[in-house]
Amino acid sequence: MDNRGMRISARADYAVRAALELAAAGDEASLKAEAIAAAQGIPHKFLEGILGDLRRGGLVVSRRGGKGGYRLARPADSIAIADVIRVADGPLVSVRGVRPPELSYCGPAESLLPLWIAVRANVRKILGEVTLAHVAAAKLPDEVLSLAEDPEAWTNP
Amino acid sequence: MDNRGMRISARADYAVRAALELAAAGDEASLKAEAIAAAQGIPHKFLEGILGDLRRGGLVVSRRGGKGGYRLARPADSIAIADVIRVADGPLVSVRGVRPPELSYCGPAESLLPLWIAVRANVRKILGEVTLAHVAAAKLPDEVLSLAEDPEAWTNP
DNA sequence: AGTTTTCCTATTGAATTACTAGGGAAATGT
DNA sequence: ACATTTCCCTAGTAATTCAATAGGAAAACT
Repeated sequence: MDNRGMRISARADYAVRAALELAAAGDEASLKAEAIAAAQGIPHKFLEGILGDLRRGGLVVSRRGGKGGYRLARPADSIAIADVIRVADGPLVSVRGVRPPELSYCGPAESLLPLWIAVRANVRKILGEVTLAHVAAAKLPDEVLSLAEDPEAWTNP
Repeated sequence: MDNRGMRISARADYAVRAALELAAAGDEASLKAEAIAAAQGIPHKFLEGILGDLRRGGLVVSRRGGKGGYRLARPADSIAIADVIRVADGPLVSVRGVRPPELSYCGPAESLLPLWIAVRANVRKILGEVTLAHVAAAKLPDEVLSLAEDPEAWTNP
């Protein structure tokens, strides 16, 4: 009965961290999967699969061979954290496996739908606005920073 | 590669809906598990387990026998949706199975921690403020309602 | 040719999820 | 006292997902 709720999977976390390494490397340089795995402590073969998703999602381009590796397909300030999570891990928020708009509630639960929608909108507002460039440069938008600066935000429940 | 991200489990959804039925029934009346299950279309035996969690979490009180059933342990306007989810389903937000404050990142991913904290703070702000009474009466706080009223919040991604 | 590195498919073990089954314990009605 | 109702508890299970591994084929470079 622990550790559920709204959770971000290892896959999503790894994907974002890998993308951040690429962002930090610049738009020119390309990094090898092995180097990213070592830098972030991510299992190498697992990461390869994730990088494949990022490539198929158009966020990353790759090259094989000796001078190969991965680099971002677009400037780091044009890729939101939400983009990375969606490509690697599916919809940002879902309830019972489906996305909020597909739900239907009855009786006193009817207003649950707009509530989930509001939660999703709020999550989107943050993760859709913060880019790889923001995080890699450790310069989060003031709006986000002020949320994280509240000491209460760091307490358990 | 679909349907992950940040998700609310069937368990959490069922728990909230059950609590809403209790809230709608008033502080006096008590409802039987079977009645709640029927009203909300929740598998009866599964719901019994969830109601047990709510009871152990102090949100609900129960009585057995002919006139038995469940009712809220406190007024509906003093129980937040977040309370119900935490009791039935664990921490509101977790990353890779652990709660944000226990994470540690390095290199260009360092600012990921304050980001997750900000996301969590934002989710808390909504789910910690909206009560069973709000939802059961279909009167969400203006702040939340305005988020849900934006047509963009209802579009897919 | 030979090395490097991405790319693809398949498999695995463990955990989680969403249930189901069966019966015991307490309260109530007759 | 007895039967009925309803909660309560333990256990089990089938399906899925999660996180990771294995092995090699395809492409790029030296």
